[in-house]
Amino acid sequence: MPELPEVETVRRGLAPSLIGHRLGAVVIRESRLRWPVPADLEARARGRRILDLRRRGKYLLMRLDDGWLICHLGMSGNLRLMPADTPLLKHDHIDLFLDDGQVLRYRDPRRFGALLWTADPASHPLIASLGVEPLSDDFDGPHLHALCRGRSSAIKQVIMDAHLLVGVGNIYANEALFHAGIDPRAQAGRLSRPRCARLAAAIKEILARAIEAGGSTLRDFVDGHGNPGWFQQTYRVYGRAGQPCAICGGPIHTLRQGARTTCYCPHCQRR
DNA sequence: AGAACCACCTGGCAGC
DNA sequence: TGCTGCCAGGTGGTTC
Repeated sequence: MPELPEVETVRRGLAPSLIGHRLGAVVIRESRLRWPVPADLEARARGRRILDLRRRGKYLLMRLDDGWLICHLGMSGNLRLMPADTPLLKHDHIDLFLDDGQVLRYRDPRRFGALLWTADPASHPLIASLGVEPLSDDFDGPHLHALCRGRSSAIKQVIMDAHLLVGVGNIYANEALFHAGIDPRAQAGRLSRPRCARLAAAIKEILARAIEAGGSTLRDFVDGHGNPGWFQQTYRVYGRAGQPCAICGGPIHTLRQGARTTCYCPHCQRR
């Protein structure tokens, strides 16, 4: 489900309802996520006040008055606030009860997500190794050009590498490359500065627009209150194989890069 | 160091 | 209807 805009949408939706409340009981029905949910999660979290809800890349960071919860939604996870007596559905793995009769419920059919505790995210290996935030002022054309320099891999692989640049998954990588007119197979190290500037701008714009639209991605995406996003209706290449390009009218092509599908317009996107 | 692959899971869908 | 095979939003780990 989630790329950066979806995670940010969840964060914005949940933050006002969570901040200031205390956590109560923690029920772990299934601890086998990407990494085992720590057995002492309840001992760490119960009674703690929620001070903030932040995002770093695609990770949600819940700051408590002692320590932090780290949450990743993987490919199929969602985190929703609901009345504490809401009946359970299949794959509802973890409940974090609040002091106001609500429960923050983690559901993740594929179990690629994570829920962890740390004393300090800045020194946690998963967080410390993350690359630049694409919506920050630190990220711009020159920065992207520097990231690409010396790399022989395809530009799409580079912008999807979370150790270099966070938050750009398959969907937004495809869309950003289309908007920048760059072939996804182009060798990263050979991209000119102006093209890097265009790509950095496209990444920022697409992510920002997707957040404004309330997150998006797939048909099953819902925010922290169960509402769907709508940005998917604006995709130009993702999921449009064989359909006409919005610019030139030629068919959208697909290919495999790494283990994922790339969608692009061979006429409008150049190496 | 960098690049190419694999692994982890379930659900949905196309095709037979 | 029901089976099989394939595909899917992420990312750490292994291998070369």
